[in-house]
Amino acid sequence: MSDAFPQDVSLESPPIRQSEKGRLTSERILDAAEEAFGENGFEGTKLRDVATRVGIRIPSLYNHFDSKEALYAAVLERGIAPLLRTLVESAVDRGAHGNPEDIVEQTVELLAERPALPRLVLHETLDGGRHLRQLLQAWLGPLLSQAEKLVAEGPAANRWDPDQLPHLVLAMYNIVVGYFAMAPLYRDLNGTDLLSREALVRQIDVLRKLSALLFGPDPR
Amino acid sequence: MSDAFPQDVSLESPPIRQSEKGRLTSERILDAAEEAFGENGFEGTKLRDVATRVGIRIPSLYNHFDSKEALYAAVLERGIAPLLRTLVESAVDRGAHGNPEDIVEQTVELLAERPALPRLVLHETLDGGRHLRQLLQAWLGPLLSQAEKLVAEGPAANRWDPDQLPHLVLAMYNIVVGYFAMAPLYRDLNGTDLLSREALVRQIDVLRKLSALLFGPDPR
Amino acid sequence: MSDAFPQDVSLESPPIRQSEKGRLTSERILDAAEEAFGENGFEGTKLRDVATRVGIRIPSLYNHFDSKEALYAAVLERGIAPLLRTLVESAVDRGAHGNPEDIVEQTVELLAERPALPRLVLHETLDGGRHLRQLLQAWLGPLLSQAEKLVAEGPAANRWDPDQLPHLVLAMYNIVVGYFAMAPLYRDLNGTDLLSREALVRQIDVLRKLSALLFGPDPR
Amino acid sequence: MSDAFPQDVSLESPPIRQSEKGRLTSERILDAAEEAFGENGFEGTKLRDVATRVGIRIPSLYNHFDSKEALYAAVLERGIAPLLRTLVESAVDRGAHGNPEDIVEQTVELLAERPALPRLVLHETLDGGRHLRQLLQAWLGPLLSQAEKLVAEGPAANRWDPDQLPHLVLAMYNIVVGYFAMAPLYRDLNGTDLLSREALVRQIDVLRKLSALLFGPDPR
DNA sequence: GATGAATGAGGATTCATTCAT
DNA sequence: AATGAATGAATCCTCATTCAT
Repeated sequence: MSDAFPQDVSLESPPIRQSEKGRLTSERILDAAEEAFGENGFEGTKLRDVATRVGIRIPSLYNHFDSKEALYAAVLERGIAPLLRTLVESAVDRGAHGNPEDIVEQTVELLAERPALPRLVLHETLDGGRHLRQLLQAWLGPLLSQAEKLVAEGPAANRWDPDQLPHLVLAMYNIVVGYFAMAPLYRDLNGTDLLSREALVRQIDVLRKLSALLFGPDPR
Repeated sequence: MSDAFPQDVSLESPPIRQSEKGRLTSERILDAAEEAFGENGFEGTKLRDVATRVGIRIPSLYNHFDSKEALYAAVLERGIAPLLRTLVESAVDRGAHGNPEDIVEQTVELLAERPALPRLVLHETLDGGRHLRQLLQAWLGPLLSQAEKLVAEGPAANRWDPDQLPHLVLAMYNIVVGYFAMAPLYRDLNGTDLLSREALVRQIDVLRKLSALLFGPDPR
Repeated sequence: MSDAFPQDVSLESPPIRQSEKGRLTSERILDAAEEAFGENGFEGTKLRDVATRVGIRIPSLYNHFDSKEALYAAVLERGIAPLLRTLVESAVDRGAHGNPEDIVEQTVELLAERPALPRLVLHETLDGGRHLRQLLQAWLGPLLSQAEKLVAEGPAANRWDPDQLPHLVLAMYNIVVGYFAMAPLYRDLNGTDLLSREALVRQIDVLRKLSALLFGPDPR
Repeated sequence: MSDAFPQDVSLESPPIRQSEKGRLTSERILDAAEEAFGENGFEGTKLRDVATRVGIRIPSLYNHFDSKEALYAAVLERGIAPLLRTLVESAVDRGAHGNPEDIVEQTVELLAERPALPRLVLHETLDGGRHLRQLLQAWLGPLLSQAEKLVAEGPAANRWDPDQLPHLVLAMYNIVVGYFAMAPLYRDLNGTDLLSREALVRQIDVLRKLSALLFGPDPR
């Protein structure tokens, strides 16, 4: 149970898998599960669905993962941890001279490669983050404080109240993550594919402009 | 099944319930269901949970609603339709001279009164909007075209490409809705209650500033 | 889980059931379960078996008992508790002047009416008494100490070492319980039905003689 | 299935195992299985448990035994057959001048060396002796008739009705076997280890006394 | 001889739903 | 209007067994 989600989140490289063939099946399961969990969340995802996507039977899943929870944890770990690692490094390392716009763009590019992840994160968020809490704590903390520093030392320092910074960070977070969450429905309603290259470029452009407006030098 | 979600969405007032006592129970069920669905989504919500919140047994729910789907539809109908109605009216009626900032503020105030609703909407969004499609279609269309008009005729016309307008609307949408979606987790991680009056005021303030930056007259 | 086996074992009368019809089904389930658990133990008993004996479907069991464990606990409680109550009362109340032979006979008569019970107890004993522990503790303690007193104050005091008393009690226990445990197999191997009236009378007779030999006045 | 338990039970020495290394593994498997089956019975024992005790993986068991049934049969064969052989020989060979007390003592000593066996037998008894039937038939028959003879020709002849003899044998059987069955639970409830040397000596002592009382010369 | 992977069969349990009361 | 009882369908999971390596 609780073992599936260890207290200390490893932001290090994922462990090496056993045999080549075993690695492949595990990997395929993780891929399928990432998709499924991304689409339907934890509760909404049925192992039957995952197994079908992989092309195996349900019990075979248990040769690779101890439980649905453990599978979910593995998906989160594999998907989110590297993402967070990248972001945190990017944010922390580049420090105050890092360009907020670049971080946002980088994030969008990362998420665009695996759009199931932001949906997964949003599902988790709505579910109270039972499984993601530690990942988020390791993430939000640095990000928020970094954002504070960025703005406090940046050219927009005088434009925002320190109390408002968390709201700004949340806003950017929600814009970025929500964009991917909306994509399938949007396409369904509208015919427009938000995940197309052009749409992504446009989104990045908007985000750049937004970042500039929010955090850039006062245009006046 | 499909009957529960008729093609034409009534944006009119909800129908009056049967007897006085029945109406009350129905209302209490709707309240409980709104909470439950908001917290756990459609799949994640169990009728047992709803019944428990109401203080009745599961089969009694069926004296008021034909099915879980119908209950869900009723919750959406009761919760979202008035919201959309207000927004659409507000956006359309006030027309080009309507202030975008006011619409945003109004929306936040409306959602703050029933924070389960935005979570509900987000759940639906992630689930592919199976039940919300018509509502959203009736909503997004007017909103988007109205937003186009607003910007095209507004002072920020030269600042945004028409292609970027949907992205901007999505962005605002995600900021507003995501804020409420994050609230419980945020409180859990952080201790800060995003639904407190002060936080809401701050959020509205940030949104006003944002609207001004995005849509207001060029500050240069 | 743990709730199914509360710490304090009520040796009091069983609670009154709800409706008459509900009582009947619950009772029939308990009867079927007592049989099944008696025949196959906890692990070996399948809910399908119980449900079939009752003539209902498996999920219906859950309208009456929360889980297999809870059902098992209820069977033990209903079956063993009254038995223990009777025995303990009998042993304690009649005190030192109580006749050991009478207690043994009474026990056999009680068990003969519901031969699944001793088998149940033996199953539990072999399984480590996970569920019976409290019952046994409440039982063995008084019985052993009472037995000590009986013998210490009785005419056979000089015949047995105090250290040997627990062995004697165990022996009597095993004779009584084992007799019923063996019955089905014995019949199968031998054609003799140990549960027939004649056999039971003979067994009681043997037990009386045995008691006399063990605890009675020195025949020399 | 049925093949695993041939009709004619070989009371002869167990067959020699294949290779030296294989023999060792087989033996270790049998040891582990004897323990496991003794603790949990046939149904309650999982191959995973056996494999874990041996330190191998489940499929490896199948290099040594064709099925769980076959493994169980082998355990019974290896454990019970020699025991029965010894007992039967002892009972039959020594004939009427054999001392009943010695047989009982010998049995206790044999069982004390591998206390899993009596538990195994009891499990089998409760399960209807599906696998043990032939062994028991080969055993109980001689034992019973021998017992008859012993008593009929012995000094207690006038003390027992011939009809009561099976009850006496059963009683002795249940005392002896039940003692071991109770041991783990007793230790758990009581702290006293019935398998300690002292306890065993005491038990043998009690059994001797009992035998004397039951079958010995009339003390009057 | 050992084992990773796969799986059919089956087990306990949950859940939405129905129905008689 | 409320509910105890019943249930088909589906879920997660376990287990003995097989097979290729």
